[in-house]
Amino acid sequence: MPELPEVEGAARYLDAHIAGRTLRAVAWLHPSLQRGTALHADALVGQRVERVRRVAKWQEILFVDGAVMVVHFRMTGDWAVTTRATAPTYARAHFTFSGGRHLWLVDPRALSRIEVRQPGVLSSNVRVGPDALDPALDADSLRARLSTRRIPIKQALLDQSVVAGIGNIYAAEALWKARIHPAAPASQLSRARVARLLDGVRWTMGLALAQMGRHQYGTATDRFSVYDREGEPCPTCGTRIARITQGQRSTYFCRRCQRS
DNA sequence: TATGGCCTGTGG
DNA sequence: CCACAGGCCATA
Repeated sequence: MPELPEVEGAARYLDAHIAGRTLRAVAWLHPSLQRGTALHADALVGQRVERVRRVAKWQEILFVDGAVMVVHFRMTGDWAVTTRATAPTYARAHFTFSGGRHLWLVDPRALSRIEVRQPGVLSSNVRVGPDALDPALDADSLRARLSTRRIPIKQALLDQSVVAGIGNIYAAEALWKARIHPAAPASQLSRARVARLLDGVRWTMGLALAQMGRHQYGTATDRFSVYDREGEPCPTCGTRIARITQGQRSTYFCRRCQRS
C-alpha cells in the first residue's frame, strides 16, 4: 500500500530504531513468509545493522558485514517497534534486536515480501526505472521513457520500470495536479505536459514526504485531492470527481480539469 | 500488453 | 453476498 513517501518514512523510522543494533533472533509468523526466506535469515543473527535505506518501494536493511535484508510492503505492510515481545495484531515477522527492541512486520493481507542477500549475491533482479524524486530525471528523459509505452499514462506511471515509487494514489494525484486525463496515451504526451506531470509527481510526493515526519499513513484521507473522492467536488472547479477502472485499479479524476 | 493470483479485511 | 483495497509477479 505504501508508495514512495510512506516507504521513505518507514525506512527512516526503521533506521532510527535499529541502526547500530545487533539482530538477536528472527521468527516468521505467517506461511507466506516462510517460503524461501527463512533459511537465509538465520545467517543474519548476530550481525549489526549499518543503516536502512529506501530503493524505489523497497527497504534495504544493510548489515555491517555487507548482508542485506530487503523488504517490500506491497499493499498493507508496516513496521511496529516495541520494547515487549508481545505480537501486535497482524504481526507476520518478528525480529529481536539488542537493547530489547522488538521489530514487527505488521501486514493484515500478508502480501509483504522479505529477501535476504549475502554479500556479492545479487537477488533476482527487478527492473526499476529512475526514482521519481531523482533530480537527474527531467521532462525529456521521462518523455523518452514514456514514448514506447502503448498504454494510458496512468498505467505507465504505475509501471515501476518506467519511474520508480509512484503508486495508485499519487498517480491520480499527480495527474490531477498536472491537469492530464488518466487515459491519455503515454507515448503521445507533449513535452510541456510531461514537464507538468513531473512537477505534479514531485509536488504531490514532496507534500506527502513533508507530512511523513513521523511514519504514519492511512488515516487522513483529506490529504488527497481526488483519490477516493468519487462524487465529491473537485477542489479546483467543483465538478464531481469521477472514478474509472484502468488495469483493474480505480482511477479518480476531474473530467473538467483533466483533458486528453 | 492484459490477466489471474497472492492474502485478508472492510464496507456497501 | 459482492466489490474493492496505496503492489507486484507469473503467465498467456
